[in-house]
Amino acid sequence: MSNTTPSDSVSTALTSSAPPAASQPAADRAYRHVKAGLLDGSYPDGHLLSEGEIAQALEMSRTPVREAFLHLQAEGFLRLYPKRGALVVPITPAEARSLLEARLALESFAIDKLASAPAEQLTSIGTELLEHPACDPAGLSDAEMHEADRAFHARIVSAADSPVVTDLYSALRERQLRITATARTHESPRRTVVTEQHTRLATALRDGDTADAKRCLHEHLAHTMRAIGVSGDFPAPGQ
Amino acid sequence: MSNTTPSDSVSTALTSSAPPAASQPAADRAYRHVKAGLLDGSYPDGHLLSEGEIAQALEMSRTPVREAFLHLQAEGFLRLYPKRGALVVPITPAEARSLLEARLALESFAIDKLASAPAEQLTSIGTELLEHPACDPAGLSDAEMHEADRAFHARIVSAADSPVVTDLYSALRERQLRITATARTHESPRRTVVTEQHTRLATALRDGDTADAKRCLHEHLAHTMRAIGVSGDFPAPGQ
DNA sequence: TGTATACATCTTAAATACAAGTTGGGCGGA
DNA sequence: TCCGCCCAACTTGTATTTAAGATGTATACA
Repeated sequence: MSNTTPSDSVSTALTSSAPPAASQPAADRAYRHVKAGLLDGSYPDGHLLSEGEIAQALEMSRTPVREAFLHLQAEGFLRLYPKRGALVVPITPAEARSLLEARLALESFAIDKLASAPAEQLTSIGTELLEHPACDPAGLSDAEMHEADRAFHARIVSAADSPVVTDLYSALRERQLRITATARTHESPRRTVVTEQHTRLATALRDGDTADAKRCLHEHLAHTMRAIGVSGDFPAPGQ
Repeated sequence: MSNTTPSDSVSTALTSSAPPAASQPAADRAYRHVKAGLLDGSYPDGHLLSEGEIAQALEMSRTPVREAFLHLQAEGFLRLYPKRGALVVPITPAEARSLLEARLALESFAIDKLASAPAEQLTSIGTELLEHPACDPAGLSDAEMHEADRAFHARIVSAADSPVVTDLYSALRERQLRITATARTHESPRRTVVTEQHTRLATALRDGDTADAKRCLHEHLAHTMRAIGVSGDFPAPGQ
């Protein structure tokens, strides 16, 4: 877990180093390059990529590329086959569904934990979320709305103040990017529905009705599931 | 996530032959060696280990050791500091607690999902669990009891048939090994309590009372938390 | 005595080189 | 035409080498 981007930009700003670029570690560049390709669809499902191929494109040796592959495998994006290559993990409907189920598990837990927090904390979080762009996305581009949605849900989880859960959750959201990138959940007219669901969820939290918040969350994720064309139902909220 | 042992053949035409694995890959040996040392306490919290050190001990080059370090970092065991070394992540009480919270989140979800399954499936799982060694540990060594406990809980999660959740969960259990290795939760007289809790949980599942199963689970994990000396309470079960 | 600086010695980062396994296509024979 | 074999071209796995950053210590100086 820990950080997906181990490169904290500590050193860059102050010292105007002579070489203008290339200060980034090569392993990092490789990681971001491949991941970007994964997310924007340059490397489609089932594609087999090789270390040498990427190394050549980025003009570096295979060593940092291998490092990046390992990282991406750990995150569930790639599957490495010895002496064969790195398979871009195909996203099956079952996997997409399972991913959303995992999100439901973690976000529900976060709400449960918040339920036993002082009432004023719930109010505070709820109020904060009501002012979040994900509840009032006027003027946001699709990409911005996408990011707002991510931040909205991440905030709920982080409010539970459980580092391990937060780590697991952020890894999940990254994986989901590959799915939602093609689902266009955040373009109108879907956007109206999503925004309303966010608002209802935040309101329930503010008012301390965590059971209702969990119902809203369940409905929200079920809606997402339908939007990306996955059939079947979620497990009922644990209540 | 995916699997720690990439030897499993999951899908597609890639799998084909099962490699006879004449000699274990060096990277694998390095991974297991370091992990074993981590779990049995050879490398204590906060210890800083280096690639060269391990490579020399195992008589291999640093390359596979680096690979193992990366893997262990992804699992949360190590934290890599550039040009410094690999820090054995210290387990704070807060982290231990968070780990158990994450387990609670995922196992509770599994039970929720089972709740919407056909009744006979619940009965089947419950009956299977009642016959599990974790409910009748006579003649088991401490280590075997430890493993039985792991398998018992893993079975609950896997029954939910949600691959992503299962993956997340198995990663968590591995991390918890480092904690419980020193907690001796499975030695008598703790063992009697733990066994009873397992039995009650399995019985509740068999009888289709998932709400009660979740209560048992909550109590069980809270007991573990106390056993390893972590204070504070869990969030109430979501009900 | 206290502080700053130079250096010796750690460490990892990345490039390169070499070894070994897998695949698929071409070729020959039935 | 079809089947089996062999080889060439990929691929990754591991080792070795080179470079560069970080640290701690010893020493010079105030």
